[in-house]
Amino acid sequence: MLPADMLQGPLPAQDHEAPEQGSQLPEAQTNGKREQTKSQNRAAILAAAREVFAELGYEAASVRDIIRRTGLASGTFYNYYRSKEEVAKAIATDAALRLRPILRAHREQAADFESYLNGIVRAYFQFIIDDQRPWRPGRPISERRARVRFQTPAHNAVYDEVESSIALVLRRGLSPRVDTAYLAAATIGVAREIGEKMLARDPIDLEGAAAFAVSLILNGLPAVPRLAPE
Amino acid sequence: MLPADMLQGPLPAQDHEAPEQGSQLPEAQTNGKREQTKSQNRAAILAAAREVFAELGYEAASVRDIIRRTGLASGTFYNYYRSKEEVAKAIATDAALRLRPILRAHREQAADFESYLNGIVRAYFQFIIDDQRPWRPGRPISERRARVRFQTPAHNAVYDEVESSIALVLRRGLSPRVDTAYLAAATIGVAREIGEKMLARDPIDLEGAAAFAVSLILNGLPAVPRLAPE
Amino acid sequence: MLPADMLQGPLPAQDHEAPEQGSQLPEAQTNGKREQTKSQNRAAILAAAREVFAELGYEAASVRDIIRRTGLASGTFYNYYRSKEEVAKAIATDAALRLRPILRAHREQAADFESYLNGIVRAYFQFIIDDQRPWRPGRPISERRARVRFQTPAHNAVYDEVESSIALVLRRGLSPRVDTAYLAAATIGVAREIGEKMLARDPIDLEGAAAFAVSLILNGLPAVPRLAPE
Amino acid sequence: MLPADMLQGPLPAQDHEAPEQGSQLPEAQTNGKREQTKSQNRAAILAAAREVFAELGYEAASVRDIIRRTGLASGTFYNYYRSKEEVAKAIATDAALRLRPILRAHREQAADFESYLNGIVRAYFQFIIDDQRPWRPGRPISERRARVRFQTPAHNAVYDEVESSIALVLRRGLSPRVDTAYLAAATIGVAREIGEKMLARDPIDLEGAAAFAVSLILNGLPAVPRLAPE
DNA sequence: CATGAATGAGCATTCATTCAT
DNA sequence: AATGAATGAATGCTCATTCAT
Repeated sequence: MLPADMLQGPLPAQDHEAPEQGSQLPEAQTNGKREQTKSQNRAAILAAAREVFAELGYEAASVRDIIRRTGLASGTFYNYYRSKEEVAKAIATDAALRLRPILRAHREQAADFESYLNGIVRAYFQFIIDDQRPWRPGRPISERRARVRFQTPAHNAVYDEVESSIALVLRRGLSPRVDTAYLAAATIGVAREIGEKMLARDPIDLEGAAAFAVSLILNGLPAVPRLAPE
Repeated sequence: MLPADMLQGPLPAQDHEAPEQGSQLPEAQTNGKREQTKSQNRAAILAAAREVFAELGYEAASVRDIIRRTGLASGTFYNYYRSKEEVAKAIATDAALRLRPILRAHREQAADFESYLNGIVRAYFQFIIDDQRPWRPGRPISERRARVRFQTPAHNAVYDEVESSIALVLRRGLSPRVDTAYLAAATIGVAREIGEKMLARDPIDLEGAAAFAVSLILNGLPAVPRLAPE
Repeated sequence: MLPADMLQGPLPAQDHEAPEQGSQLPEAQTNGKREQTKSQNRAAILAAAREVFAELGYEAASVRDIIRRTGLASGTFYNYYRSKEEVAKAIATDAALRLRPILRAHREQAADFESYLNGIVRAYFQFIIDDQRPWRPGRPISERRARVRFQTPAHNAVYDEVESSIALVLRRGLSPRVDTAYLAAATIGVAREIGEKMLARDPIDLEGAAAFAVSLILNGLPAVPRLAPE
Repeated sequence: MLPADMLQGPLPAQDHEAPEQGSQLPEAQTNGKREQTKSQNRAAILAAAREVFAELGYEAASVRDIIRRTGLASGTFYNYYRSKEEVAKAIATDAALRLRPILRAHREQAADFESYLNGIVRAYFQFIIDDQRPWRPGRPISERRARVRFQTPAHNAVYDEVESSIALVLRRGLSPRVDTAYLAAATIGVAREIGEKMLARDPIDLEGAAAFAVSLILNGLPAVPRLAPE
């Protein structure tokens, strides 16, 4: 399993060398070719890592696997990240960062808890659907051969993000005297498990899964959508 | 990740050498000292494996780690299990076997779905509490590694067992036209996540956690127990 | 390759425990059941070893392989032989002992070098044909699956035996001022290589192979048998 | 035993990493220090392997043995060869490559079978004499293990090479209706055995050995050179 | 004597990481 | 900054051999 605290606290600088304080200089704006290759490399590593984690699972993946897929020299990897864990952290951070504004929007716009819940569950489901897809754009879909693993760094990060968003809302007073930690946990548990089942079905029915999850949490078993009689 | 189908079908013999076909006889009493140390060793390996899996996670754990904690010679391990996976299977099988009769009893005795759900959620929580405890008795609790990994083989086995028990009950007709796969998933998701939170609290309150989980599933957010006003 | 000096000097006692000097006693004659099992075990080990060497090759074969095929306990092996090498030596010795009287007969009876050469080449060919066959008598021929290895301990022993028989005859004066070491070497080289080719053909034609080998040695290329025109 | 087909088909690239497709250029001169140590390492591994195979025999030799003698780190070996078998193949290939043109020259130039046979037998003998010498120059001869193993990868390769050269010539029509497979086998058998004896003598007399072998094959026992009367 | 579990040295191989180029 | 060969610790596993039963 991923170190669960992978995404704690404020977002760290990506580089472990001081991130070039001097890049305020005009040269930084001209993006010398050097600069460009640097971010290309970084992106390549992240992309490769995402794929490898998805295909092999975080634990089974080796730095070598990532490097191999990258095409870079092995030493180059270490100019960007110190270890597998650090790449994972970067991926997680990135995913969290992309999701965060969406969640915040839901928090702020939602009129009631119900619509808020609907919003974030859908956002979460959408995210894991996307995470599932091969990242390298030029890949034919059919190549999605080897069963992709669940629980990638990105997935976990998103999961955590959603959990804390829920907790935040709950704590903001929608639910007096409810054990918000438990409620957030339960909500995210429902989302995770139903999300996983959703991914396994073909075709993927985000709508149905979200409806089920939300109504269960809000009103329990009796409220859950019934299947149409055949 | 653990091979998810680790606990399929009938229970396999533990030994990978033919397990004395003719030993139907109550010969077990004749156990010489040999037989005795054999089961001691087997137990030691299992115990060590449980610990190691709990501390390092299944994937990160190595056979060598298990052996080291065992104190046995490296070759000895392979007299009992062929691989890490095989030990894990044994642990999972064992956990499932211990839980199974309890779950079956609940299924058969429960008057209604509510009491059934109560029964199994409690059983599950009890199990993970036990699984949590360090097996080597003399260990101080504080020594638990910073982030204990969940998802040990035992944990997963129990999880699966509960899930299929729920599915079984649901399919038996209590809930017409409900998507039982989703419902089972949601239930187990709630149990897993709340269970995890429960373990993190001190003191551990099985009762409260179970009440929360069950009432949420049965009647949703409004039904959930309120905290006492301070 | 086999230690080439596996069959040097006089034949050693097979057991590495003093071979029961006291077995002159009448008890030895009654062949107590103990005594019988002992030779059965020894025979079983030798048979198993012969098979294993033939199938896996001497180097690749492990003591474990031999034991496994024997059905005995691993410790038992060491009551009879100290190592793989020692079993091989025993097999080689046995083969040499069985061949030796045949060779001696040829040496003594042969009127001229030609008939002598004929005799021993045939004896050698016969031997490697037999060595090729599975030893366990109850085995169906078709089971001769996995390609059997050449150069078993028995084979090597026989080879050496033939070589020294040739050298002996040569030294006895049939060939004045010939480099007998070279001649013996050449003869045995011809026999070994043609023997190997012979075994590879189907059906095995001992007669033809022997005729070719002998006439080449005696009179060289021009004398060799011609193939029939089609 | 060595995989007999170790030297089949066209010569494979030595490296198992793609061997710089574009390096048709005389770029070899640009060899940086890197390239240089690379080939030094490769040479060191091959040299060590040759020694180890000669001393221990191919089967008994372990990759570790080779590495140890090399002085390199264990991982380094695998930068060059994937396995013991692959080093052996490289050695065999190398030997065959060096011998092949010589044999071809003999085949093409020889006026008659006699001179051809003379040529290749000498070439073969010369080769095994060279192969015999310890490669690390500073080694005392006496250090050769009691029983030097023949059948090193190089030796076998040369052996095969000669055998097929003979077969080629024979098939080209010099000998009508002769069983060329048998004849080639016999020739090579003579060469191998006499060659071995030759190496054991001190001083080594290539000339005498070759004369003996060739005349035996061509005209049989009566034609063989007589020893000078003392 | 037979048994077979325990032992630990040994082996092939992989991997993260360093560092000279 | 990029490279990629070198490194050696670590891993999974096998094997010959011993020894208590």
